[in-house]
Formats: sequence, structure tokens, C-alpha cells
Amino acid sequence: MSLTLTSSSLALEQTLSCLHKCSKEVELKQVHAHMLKSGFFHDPYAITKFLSFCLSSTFSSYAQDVFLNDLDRPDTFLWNLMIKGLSSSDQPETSLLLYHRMLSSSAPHNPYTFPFLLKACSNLSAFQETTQIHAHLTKLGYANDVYSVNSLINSYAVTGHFNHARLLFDRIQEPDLVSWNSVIKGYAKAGEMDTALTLFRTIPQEKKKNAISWTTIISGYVQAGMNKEALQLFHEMQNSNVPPDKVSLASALSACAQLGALEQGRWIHSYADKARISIDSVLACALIDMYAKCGDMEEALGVFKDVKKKTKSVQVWTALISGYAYHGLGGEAIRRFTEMQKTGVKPNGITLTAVLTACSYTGLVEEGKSVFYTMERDYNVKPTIEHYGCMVDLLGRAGLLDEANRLVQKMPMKANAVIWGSLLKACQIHRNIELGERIGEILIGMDPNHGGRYVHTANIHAMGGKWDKAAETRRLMKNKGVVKVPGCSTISLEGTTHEFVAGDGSHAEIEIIRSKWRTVRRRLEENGYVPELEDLLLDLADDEEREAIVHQHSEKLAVAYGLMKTKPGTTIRVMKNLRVCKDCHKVMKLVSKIYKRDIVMRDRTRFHRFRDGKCTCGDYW
DNA sequence: TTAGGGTTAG
Repeated sequence: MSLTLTSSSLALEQTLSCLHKCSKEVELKQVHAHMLKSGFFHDPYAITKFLSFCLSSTFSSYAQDVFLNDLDRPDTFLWNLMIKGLSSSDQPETSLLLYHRMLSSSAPHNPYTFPFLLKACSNLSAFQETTQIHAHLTKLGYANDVYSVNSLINSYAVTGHFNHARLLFDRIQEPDLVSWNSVIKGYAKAGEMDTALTLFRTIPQEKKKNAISWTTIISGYVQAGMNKEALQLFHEMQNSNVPPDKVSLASALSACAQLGALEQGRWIHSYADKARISIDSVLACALIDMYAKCGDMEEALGVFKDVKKKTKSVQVWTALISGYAYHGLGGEAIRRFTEMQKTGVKPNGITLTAVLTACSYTGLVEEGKSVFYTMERDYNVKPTIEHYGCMVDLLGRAGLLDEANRLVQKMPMKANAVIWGSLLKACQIHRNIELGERIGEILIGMDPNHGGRYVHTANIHAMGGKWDKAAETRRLMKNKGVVKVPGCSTISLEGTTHEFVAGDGSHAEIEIIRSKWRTVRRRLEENGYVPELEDLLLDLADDEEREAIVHQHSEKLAVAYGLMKTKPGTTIRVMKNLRVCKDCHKVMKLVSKIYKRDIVMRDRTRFHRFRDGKCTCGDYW
């Protein structure tokens, strides 16, 4: 008897080890059939192992089928196993479905189910379901179960209902750290950073803030676009004896990427190396994105190459492709896109947005069209407004304004301000005054408090010589009290960021900088420079006045400062909040040649790298 | 059994 048992359990263990090698559904089916035939499906241990494997790999719907069809009256443990597994699968809604099945079965309920269910609600961002489950667990008498309450707080937090979360939090006699972190998340998610920070500061010392607490507040600031504050908190975290883990690092890297803070980003990278924190897919993404957005594509590629093949997820590939896109390296982006597919990684909607952006920025019209019109068939991704946006931009930049406009008319969703904005820009570049004026009016209607809308509309009127209309638009803007965001450029030197705002003289060394700029300008003029005033369609009387304005542009002052303060041959890195104007672009090309300097300039949407009189954008931007 | 992260069109 004991011999039989041993051999049968041996057989089971062998079968289970086969199970773990299954990567295709046919293979899984074979193991499944074998287990049924051998009677293993009467053994709860075997069933648990089988379902757990399916749920943790790509076979969660297979697990669901087996569970519902093959099992005779599963117990509460198995129901919970299924609900847990499905809650973090790619179809969390099936978890809720199973819960309703469980209720109509004879399996007795227990409080263990609820945190899993609420996890599914969080993953679905489902507020209605959260309230239903809340009501149900109250009715069943689990309203004081700490795990359930914390999960409820989290679900309300994730769905943006911080008041619901707070109400529950305030009723807890002594909230644990999970409760604190969850309620803070609620405020952070809703952008209520003042309250989030106040609560964060109120966490009692004995609860001992952990890396999760810190990351919650840091990533809250990042999501609110308050990146400087995020990095300040990251520094505070390091002084507080809570070592950052990979999740904290990824959040801080996001802040660096947005700020263009290359030095701090590099520091985080070397910290991860020193602390022997392995670079997983998410950290790799954050690093590649940081280096790319800070203008260092070589380093971004270095990180990408060091990532192990198994870790090269679609997101990691997408981060690299996006980097090439906004560096204007369309050919390289497409090459990587092809390479990615050869390794068996399928693109998602975001990857395709990046590829289309790359085509748009490089003028690869046919390549872009081919991807756009086959994406649903080839990649099973339905075009979203972002993809249409890329296409409108691609066609518009290339001068195919009618085609772009037709696409806007026939797309299945309503055009938003981004789409109209990109079409208006194309009208300016290609001097289609009539269409541009119509779009300008639409945009002002959509965004009456956005200064840029009025400025662009006034400019297109001016371009058509309609000075009275241009003046009227500016007057309208003034009357409404709307102000234009001023152009602002920054340059980082030895860890200090210097800021220059157009026409503003607040920098301590402004007089020397202006004088330096006059010297630069003279050298440019000796080399044949003539100002490019086309972009500056202000209704000013004469060219002299317009020239004076163009020479106060913030990026010129930043570069002049860079030339003053850095050694010959050093790359000058400048960031601008708006798009670079034609004259500044021309000037940068000349400076790069005459002063033998590489200039890397990040503007609102992309990078320009100037070297020896040329720019990587090929003057197509 | 409960809490934190990355890639997206102007």
C-alpha cells in the first residue's frame, strides 16, 4: 500500500513538474487530460497546484474554465484562490463574476475573499462595485476586519473618492501603516497634495514610515507635475534612514525625466548599482526614459543593451522607441520597432503612438500611413485619439493639409484641442490662412483661458495681413485677463539650474550675459547671419523692433551663459518650455559651427542637437 | 488576505 502511494505521489510530482514547463495551451491541455485520467483531480493538493500555475501564467481563462466545469462543489479555499488569481490577471472583472457565482453556490463565505475582490475593483478602477462590496461586507459583519477596511480605503483611493476613504480611515481606532498609506494615496491620486502631505507628516513615529509611504507621497507629487517637490522629498527620504528600493527609484527617476535633471538621474542610476538593486523592466523603463528625456540617447541605449532579454518587455522597447522619436531619429525608431517584433514582443497602443510620432517628426509619411492603416489588422490595436493625433500631425507637417483635415472630419471620435492645435501649427508652417483662422476660432472656443490659443490665432490673422483682426484677438485676450506663458529656458551648470525668462533681467549676471550675446551676435553677422523674423508676427511697426524682441529670447541668453561658463568643446544643454522659434534655431546652428560646440536643446515637444551648423531635426519640426 | 512604480499625439 505504501509503495503504491509513493509511486502515485511520485507520478503526481512528475506531472506537476511537466505542468510548470507548459508555455502553450496545447501543452497545458495534455497535462490537464493526463491529470483527469490519472484521477489527480480528486486530490485538492493537485487541483490547487494546477489552478495556481494557470493563474500565475498566461492561462487564467483556462483556469476559470476548469474551475467552473471540472470541479464538483469547490470549497471556499478554492473559490478564494480563483478570485485572488483573477483579481490581478488581465481580466479582473472575471474575479467579480466568480464572486457572484460563489454567492449562489453553497460555499460558505469568509472575510478572506474581500481584500481580493477589492483588489479587482482597484485594478478596474470600479467605484460602483466598490460601494456594493462595501455594503455587502458590512451586512455580513466584516466591517471591522482590518484587511477588508484597508482594502476598502485603497479601492476608494484608487477610484478617486478620497472622502469615502477618509470617512473609513477616521473610524479606525488605531490605523496601521497600511491604512495611513492607503488614505494618503487617496488624496495624492486626486491631486490634493497639501492634504496628502499633512497626513504624511502626521503618521505617528511608532508606525515607522516605510519605503511604500515615501513612494506614495513622492509619486503623488510626480503625478501632480510637482517634480521639484518630489525630488526634495526623495532627498528627505534618504536622510530618514529608509533606504529607497526600486519602486522609489523609479518614481524619483520620473521626476528627473520631467525636469531634465540629468545629474540627479545619473546619481540614482549609480545608487541602484551600488545598492545592488537589480534593474527590472520598470526600472529599466524609467532609466531609459530619464536618459532620453535628458538628451542622452547613448546612455539610454546603454541601459537598454544591459537589460536581459527576458526583461525586455514591450514597455522597455517602447521607452527606447519614444526616445528615438523625440530625438528626431525616425529611421532608428522604425529599425528598433522591427527588431522588437523579431524577438517576439508584440506592440501595444503606446508603442504604436511612439512609432507614429517618430514618423511624424521625421517626415516618414508613407511609413506612418502604413503602420496606421494596418495596426488594427496586424497588431489588434484599435486606433485611439492619440493615434489619430499623430496622423493629423504627420500629414499636416508634411503639407498634406486637406488630407489631414479630412482625417479629422471622418475620425470616429470628436477632435480635441491637441488635434486642432497640431493642425493649426501645420497651417502656420504651410501658410494656409483660411483654414488656420477657422481652427483658431474653434480653439479659442474650446480653451478660452489658454493664452497660447489667442496668440496663435492672432499670428495667423497677422500672417494673412489682417492686422485689425490680429489686434482684436489680442484685445479679447487682454480683456479676459488671459496671459501668455512666457518663454523660459534653463541651463544646469555644476548642479545649479539657471533660469532665463524672455525679456526678464532678473539673473544676477544679466548685464554681462547680454554683453556676451552682443559679441556672439556680431560674430554671427560677420558670418552672414540675417535674422529670421517670420515666426514673430506681432503687429509691430518695423523690423528693428521685432529684431529687438527676437534677440531677447530666453534660449539665446541661456546659450550665451553656457558659452561664458563652460570650457571650450563642452556640450551645452538647454531646456525650453515652449517650442524653439525659427530665428533661435538658425542661431543655434551657426553657434554650433562658429564656436565648435554641440548644443542639445529640449523644447516643449522634442530635442534638437546642433553640431557643425546642422541640426538633427533636419529643419523639419 | 491589505499599502507604493515605467512607456502615449500639439
